[in-house]
Amino acid sequence: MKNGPDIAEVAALIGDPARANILAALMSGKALTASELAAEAGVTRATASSHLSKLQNGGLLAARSQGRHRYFTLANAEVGNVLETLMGLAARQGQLRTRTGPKDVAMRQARVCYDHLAGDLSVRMFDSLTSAGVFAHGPKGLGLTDAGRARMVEFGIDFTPLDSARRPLCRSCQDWSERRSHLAGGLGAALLSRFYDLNWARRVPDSRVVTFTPKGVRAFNEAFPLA
Amino acid sequence: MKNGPDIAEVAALIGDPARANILAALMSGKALTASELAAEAGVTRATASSHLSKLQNGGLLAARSQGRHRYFTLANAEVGNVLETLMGLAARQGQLRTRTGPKDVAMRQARVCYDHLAGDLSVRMFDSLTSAGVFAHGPKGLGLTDAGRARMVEFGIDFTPLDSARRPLCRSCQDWSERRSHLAGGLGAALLSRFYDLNWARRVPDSRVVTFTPKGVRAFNEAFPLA
DNA sequence: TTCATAGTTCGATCTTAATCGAACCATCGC
DNA sequence: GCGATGGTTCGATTAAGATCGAACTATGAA
Repeated sequence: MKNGPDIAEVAALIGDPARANILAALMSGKALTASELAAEAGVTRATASSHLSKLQNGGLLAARSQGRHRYFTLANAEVGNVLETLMGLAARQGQLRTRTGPKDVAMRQARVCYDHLAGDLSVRMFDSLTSAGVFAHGPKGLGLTDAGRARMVEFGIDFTPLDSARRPLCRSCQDWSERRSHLAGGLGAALLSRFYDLNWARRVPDSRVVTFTPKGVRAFNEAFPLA
Repeated sequence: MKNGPDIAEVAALIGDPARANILAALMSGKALTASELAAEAGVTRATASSHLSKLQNGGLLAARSQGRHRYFTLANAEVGNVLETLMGLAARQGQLRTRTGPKDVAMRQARVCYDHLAGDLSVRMFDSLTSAGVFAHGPKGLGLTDAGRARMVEFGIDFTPLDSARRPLCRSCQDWSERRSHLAGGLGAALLSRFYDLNWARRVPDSRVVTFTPKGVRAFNEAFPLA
C-alpha cells in the first residue's frame, strides 16, 4: 500500500505557523541564532528551541554552535527550493489577496533564494545563458559547455572551490513569482556573490530583497542580453 | 511582518497523513470518488469527507459531482508539481530508508505526474528536445520554436485544443527521482496520451507506474535521441 | 414506492502537540 | 570566582483537530 516516502512528515514540519516563519526567515540565507528566530516567529525561546530541534531532526535545518550562540541555516538548497515552490502554490490559490504591494514588486524583481538569486532578473539571466549555449544536459544533470565555462571564468567566477565541492554546479530551482526555473547550485551561488563584489547589487537588511543599482542593472542587461 | 502568502496553510493541509495519502493517490491523474479515497487513506467515509472539503477549500482539489458520485482530482498541475517536489525532499533526507525496491525502479524510470510523464525517460526526452532546439524562452515563459512546433505536429500532436486552452503549453516540473526538470503543461500531457495511443506505453493499474513495451522503448529512444 | 448506496453533517471522544514559565546548563565578560 | 546572556529541558496547561458512529440527504435501482 505504501510506496512513496513520507511526504506528510516534512509537510507537517513546514505546516506549523511558527516553524514556517522560522523557515521563511532563513530563506534569506543568513544564519540566525535561536533567539533571533524565536523573535521572528513571535514565540518564546523555549518553544522556538523545540521547533528548531524538530526541524533539525527532520533534516530541514543545519545548526552550528559558535560560542554560546547556535546558528541555524536551511540544511541545503533543496529545502529552499521546496519552500519557493510552496510559496508559489500558496500565492496562486490565494488569488484574492492583495496583489502587488510596493515591497512585493521588489521581491518579484530580485530576491535571495537561500544562497542564489531568484525573481525576474534571475529568470532572465537563465534564459539568456541558455540561448547563449552555456548549458549542456549531461547524464549527471545540468552542466556547462566548454564555451560556457570559459565565459563564466571571464566573468570572474573562480571554479576551484566549485569543482572540489561535492555540491552540483548547476541546478534548476522553481521560481516563486515567475512560473519558471532559474539557476541554482554552486554556480548560482557564485554568481550572486559576484554581483555583490561588482557592486551591482546589495542586500536589503532583514529582507530577502536584493536591490540593483542603476549601474548594476545596465551592466546586468549587457552581460545577459535577451535573445 | 507578514509578506509572503501563507505557506504554512497549504503545508498543514498536506501534512496530515490521511490527506497526504489522498493527494498521493490522486497523483495518478485519475479522478477518484470519495469512498475510494477514504479506502486509500485508510479512514472512514466521514473523516474522508471532512478532509476532502478542507482540501477543496484550500484550493488543492477540484471536485465534480456525477450522479450520486463525487469525483475528485488535483486542482491543477501546479499542485502535482508541489507534491513531486516534496517527495523529492522527503526521499532525500530519509536517506536511511530502503533504497531501490523493484517497484521503485519502475517508478524511477517512468511514472505519471498527475497528467504528464515523469521519471528518467521523461527527463531524457526533455533533454533531447532541448538540445534539438525545440524550446524557446519567451517573455511568457517556456515556448516552442517554429521548428519545434512542426516537429510536434509531425509526431502527431494536435494543437487545436492546446492553443485554445488557457493552460500554458510548456511548463517545467521538478522531477522526484532525478533532480531535474521535465516537461509539463498542455504539451506534456498531450505527449503522454500520444504515447498511449501509439501503444508505446501502458498504465499499471492502481499505481503511478507507466510501463513501456520493448517496441515502445526502441521507438522512444529513436524519437528522442540523446545528443 | 421502497430499498440500497454515496456522501455529508453532527456531536462526542480522544490524542496530539504547541505553548509558556521556571529551572537548569554553558559560555562569555569581568 | 561572579553575574549576565544564550539555549535547552521539564512539567503543566490548553487548544486544535482527527476520528468515529449515527443520523440525515440525495441519487439511482428495482
